Amino acid sequence: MDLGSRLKAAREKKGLSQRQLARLSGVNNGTISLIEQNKISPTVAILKRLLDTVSKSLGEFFGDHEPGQPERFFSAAELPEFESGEIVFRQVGANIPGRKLQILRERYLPNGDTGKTMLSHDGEEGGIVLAGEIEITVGDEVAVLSEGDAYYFNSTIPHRFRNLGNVECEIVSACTPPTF
Amino acid sequence: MDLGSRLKAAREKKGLSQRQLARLSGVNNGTISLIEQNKISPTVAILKRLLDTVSKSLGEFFGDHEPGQPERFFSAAELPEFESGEIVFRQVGANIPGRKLQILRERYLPNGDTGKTMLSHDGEEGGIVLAGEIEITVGDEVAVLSEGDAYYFNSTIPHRFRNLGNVECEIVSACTPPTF
DNA sequence: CTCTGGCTTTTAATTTCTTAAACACTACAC
DNA sequence: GTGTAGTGTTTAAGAAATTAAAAGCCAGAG
Repeated sequence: MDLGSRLKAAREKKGLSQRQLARLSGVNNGTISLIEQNKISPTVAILKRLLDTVSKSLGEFFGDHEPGQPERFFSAAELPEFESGEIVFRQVGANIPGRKLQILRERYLPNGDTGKTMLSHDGEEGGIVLAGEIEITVGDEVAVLSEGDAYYFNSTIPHRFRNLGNVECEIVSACTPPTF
Repeated sequence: MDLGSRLKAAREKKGLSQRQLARLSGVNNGTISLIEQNKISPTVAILKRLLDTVSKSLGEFFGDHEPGQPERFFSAAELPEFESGEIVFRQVGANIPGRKLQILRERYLPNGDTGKTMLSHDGEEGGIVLAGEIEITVGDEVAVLSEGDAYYFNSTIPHRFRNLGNVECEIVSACTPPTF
């Protein structure tokens, strides 16, 4: 997985030598050398001390590496349309492997409902209402949003979307990481 | 940093016991126990084997930062409107600390342009065109998208948005992590 | 009650990483 | 040439993580 080169890149980006990084982080310079050569696998504790002093989080450090090069444009017809009960949606970049973002254009028909059992999953999500009205329940909060309104919440909190009106409701939503 | 609880959560989410995870990953079950109790700091190599078998990347694992509890609804009037040249946009949840997602509703007036110097930053972004037409340049690819079309690309690749038409173009976009 | 089978935790032995110091190399000053 | 200061690499001793096996615990079956 070449963790060594990544650490080296991070270190050099900060303009530090192995010894300077060693002094600042309190980690031995020999250890840094061995890690950069992929001769040993550092402890998470050690790696954290190193990344702290080059001001990178573990998340960034490991997140950067799974880049893939998703890069694409999609015509409207290319966006596959899914249907689930009274909800119809199109997903952007559904087949991009390793993507971090899920973007949906959703249409809730009258009575469209994500279901009585609340949804709950890792990550965060948000969106904007483009037309119609939608009732959103998040935890113990309930709100009815209309055109132009927006929401943003932690997806681990149980949530539910319901179209109580008699006109279609359209939403563009995004969440990270993708749920499907 | 409570790496232990996070591993435990990931394991239980997969419905595995310590022993099952041990067998599948090839890591000793005692080690798993000690890690979950934060009694030792695992080697990155070991942690990777564990996360691989619960289908989590190191990036996701460390990226799932402190939960924070962003949870809010925003009325249309509450979304602050920014302006930058011929581009006007509203951001969802601009003031939520530590959020991972940036969602924008953007309006490009005729000649609206992100500028001659291409943009480039960490992360990924995508969006859907709601009205009008927009020219998007990503790396050496150029495309003109109309209503209903969409895009998704790695934000590290230099990119530019331009409204060449004479009608306003409206887009909802999302990117992770936020750029401002 | 007792046994079985599942779980997590703990212990001793082994392996591995981490440290400190020495090594080798380059560049610059005097 | 020689000394000094910088770089990254390598080595033996010590510290810490990993392993394998044993010890507890709890729930259910007989």
